[in-house]
Amino acid sequence: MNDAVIDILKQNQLSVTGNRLKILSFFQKNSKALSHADIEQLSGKNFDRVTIYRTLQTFVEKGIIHTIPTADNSVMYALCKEDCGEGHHHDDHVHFVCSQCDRTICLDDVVSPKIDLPEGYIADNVQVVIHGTCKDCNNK
Amino acid sequence: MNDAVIDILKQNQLSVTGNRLKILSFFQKNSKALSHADIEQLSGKNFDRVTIYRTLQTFVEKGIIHTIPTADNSVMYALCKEDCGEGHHHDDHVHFVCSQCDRTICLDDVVSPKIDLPEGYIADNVQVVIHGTCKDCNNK
DNA sequence: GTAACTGCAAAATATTTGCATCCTT
DNA sequence: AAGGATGCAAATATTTTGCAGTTAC
Repeated sequence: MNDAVIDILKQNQLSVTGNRLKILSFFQKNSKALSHADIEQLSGKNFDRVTIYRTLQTFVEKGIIHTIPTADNSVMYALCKEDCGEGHHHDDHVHFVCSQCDRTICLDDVVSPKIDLPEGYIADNVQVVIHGTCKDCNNK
Repeated sequence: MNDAVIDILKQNQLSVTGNRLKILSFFQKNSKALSHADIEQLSGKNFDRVTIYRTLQTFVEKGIIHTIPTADNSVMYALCKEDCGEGHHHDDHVHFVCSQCDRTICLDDVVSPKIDLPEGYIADNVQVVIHGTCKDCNNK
């Protein structure tokens, strides 16, 4: 099951290290976006803060993960879909933040809407963040 | 012309101080969102960082300004429309970030779209951030 | 063996808190 | 006069940088 993760690293010309494998697997196991602090927690504080910063930055540059806009100052990261790559992200899908369980979830299947802008404005990409109650919390 | 600004403070039961008047007028004069650092610059470094933090926080709580989601970790603030108040923000309008001039602009008149969510999800509010080229930069 | 990755130390930056003083009402 | 607002000092948290040792290839 590590194979998929190893493949991702190799495809991006990154050395396969224990650290990177673990961080990537955190993203795969959790169906939600993770912050720097989340990863620190998940690791049991076993790897360096600096390494986490650098790993996340590398992953973003390679298009393996993407950042998610948040209204507070917290930076969240989530796995990109397959068709993202170095230099070109296609992360303009909808993000959902649940106010009950506080998870940030990528709704990869919900396409960002087309929006009519005022005269003169040209849109490159549209990011949508929806706050509300997620499926799991509604069923409780 | 300070009258409008003074009114806003009084309506929110806040003391009218020079500091607050200046910070509020920065928002009114600039047709764009401001960060903590922007305000520090605009003030000519004449008021304390801490005061800026506390003033912005107070304004957000009172519904005078709102934060804008950004993909990096920078926190941006912009004036709310009149119908925002303590506890209830209506800041679910579209925000536009120009990749040329780097301004973040509230498009108050562009309504957030209705988005079809998967079964089980309930949306409270929808925030949209569009990256692209703004009117001014397109006309150059 | 070499280039890339990691961890430690330390610097730089950002944010929060406590408290004494000053200003608004 | 009283409560709120400010500024300073300091504590805390976050992010970046440099460098030496280690690891992947």
